[in-house]
Amino acid sequence: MDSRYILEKSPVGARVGGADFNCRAGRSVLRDTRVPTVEKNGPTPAYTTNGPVLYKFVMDGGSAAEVKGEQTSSKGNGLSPAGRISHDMEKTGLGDQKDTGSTGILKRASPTHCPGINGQLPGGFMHLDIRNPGKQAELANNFRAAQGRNVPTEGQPLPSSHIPVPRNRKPSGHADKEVMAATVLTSLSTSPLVLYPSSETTVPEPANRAWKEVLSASYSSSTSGNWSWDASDQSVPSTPSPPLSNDTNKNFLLSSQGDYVSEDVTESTHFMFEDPIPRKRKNSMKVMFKCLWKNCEKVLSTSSGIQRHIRIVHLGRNSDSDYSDGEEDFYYSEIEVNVDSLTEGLSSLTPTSPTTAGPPPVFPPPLTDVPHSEHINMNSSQSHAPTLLSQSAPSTLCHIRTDHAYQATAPVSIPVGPELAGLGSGNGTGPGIGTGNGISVSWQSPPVIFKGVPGPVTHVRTVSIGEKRQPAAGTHATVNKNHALIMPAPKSTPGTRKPRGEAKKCRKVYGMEKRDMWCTACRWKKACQRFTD
DNA sequence: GATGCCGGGCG
DNA sequence: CGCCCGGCATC
Repeated sequence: MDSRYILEKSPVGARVGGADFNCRAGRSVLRDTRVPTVEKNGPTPAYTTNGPVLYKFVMDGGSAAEVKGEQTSSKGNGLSPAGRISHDMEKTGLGDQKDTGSTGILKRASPTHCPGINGQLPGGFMHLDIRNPGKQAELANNFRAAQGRNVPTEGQPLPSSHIPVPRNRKPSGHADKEVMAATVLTSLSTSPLVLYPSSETTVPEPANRAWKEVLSASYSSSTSGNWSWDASDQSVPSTPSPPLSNDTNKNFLLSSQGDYVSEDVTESTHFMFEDPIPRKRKNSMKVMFKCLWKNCEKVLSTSSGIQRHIRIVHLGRNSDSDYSDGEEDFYYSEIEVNVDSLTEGLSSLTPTSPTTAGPPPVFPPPLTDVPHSEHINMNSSQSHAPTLLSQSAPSTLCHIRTDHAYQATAPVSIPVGPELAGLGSGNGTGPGIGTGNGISVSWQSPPVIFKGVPGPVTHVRTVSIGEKRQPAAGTHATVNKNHALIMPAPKSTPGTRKPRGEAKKCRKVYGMEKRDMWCTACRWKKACQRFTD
């Protein structure tokens, strides 16, 4: 237990690319935890997730002790074991850390800060250092100081969870403030920005902004593409969380911090092993943020963006102010779009459609966007405004459709008409292939193929009596193919071999000697194209 | 067996 | 897709 203690979330696998990890963790946290939050009373962290939090206590020797803390179990200080540890750390280990400039480690055990090797590499904090090399300790201190009032020394925020809070918003206990705090924290938690707020006191505004930008930039670059929205979305509780009581507020910071830790852990489990995206949305769930402001349907991919939008456009706040009171949170919701599902859904339509009339109906739905939105998976459990999906989504759909133009044709053309009207006979497309209702009609769109085919499958052959070899060759093939697709029909070929034509063929005419004079078909032992019957 | 073609394989 | 050929049905 000497000098070096590092808080590490063991589950995370600790090595996970910092930024990435964080982002995710943060996001899900907010979303998922929000609800649970309510359950917890006061002291408990506003946002907590269930599940054990596993901390790995890494010591100099490299030996590590794991401390398991149930976030739920977190008591007054809300940090239980972690808290203690951090405390110790501060006492003993802090100095060490400072030297390396990695004090940050103590802040939220978030992997982000986790140095490559059990936090022993100062490099792990690079971003922190870069921005505010010497400040970290200071920040931490500030933070502590700020909280001191509410937090028992012992309860000092986990070093890991130190999330500086801007002065201007002291834990006054206003609901909105809290919300804001939550938002900020979450957003911050995901990124190195964590330090930022506290630094605010010392750092001139401009500088701050610059930081942010830099950070964001670095972030995006360092993390997977998802990051942009992932990170931010966390901060976007679609539904404003119920204001915490003042009492709770007291611990808000702490608790939230604790939460974050736990959250991180939780998340970490998901993201361990560098899984870039949470499993459930493994395939491409895209989170978008939609402005709920009346008549405003702005949809942005990042929470920060939407917040800014709301702040500036709707709230008329100064865009310069980095901090909002969190009010924006109430005006936008997070919507999750499953790109894959969209795609798949559409694509799936095509295949099925031929046989089933089902799919087409889906499209007809009158209201342009509405239907599309339905496809979208509003993941946010919160029953937010059933906001229409952003236009983007619909567009996507459209796009997809176009891609599958060949299939899409039918649906598109099949305006609501038939269905709604309940008109049976295929409209126009094909000589109703016996399809009873409009639905099927739509699918006939590829009628061309069906056209002569309607009747007996086998008949193809039959018809061919007078079969013109030549055309047949071309048409023939196509027809058959289509048949195959559409009808499992009995193979006409076997029984229905085309009778031998009366006319003499190339072979007979030219004889084997002049084979080169044969038509190609004959040469290839195909139906003679020259002397058709 | 000669013919006519289909189905398939190959490059 | 062009070229061939195996193989089958028909004559």
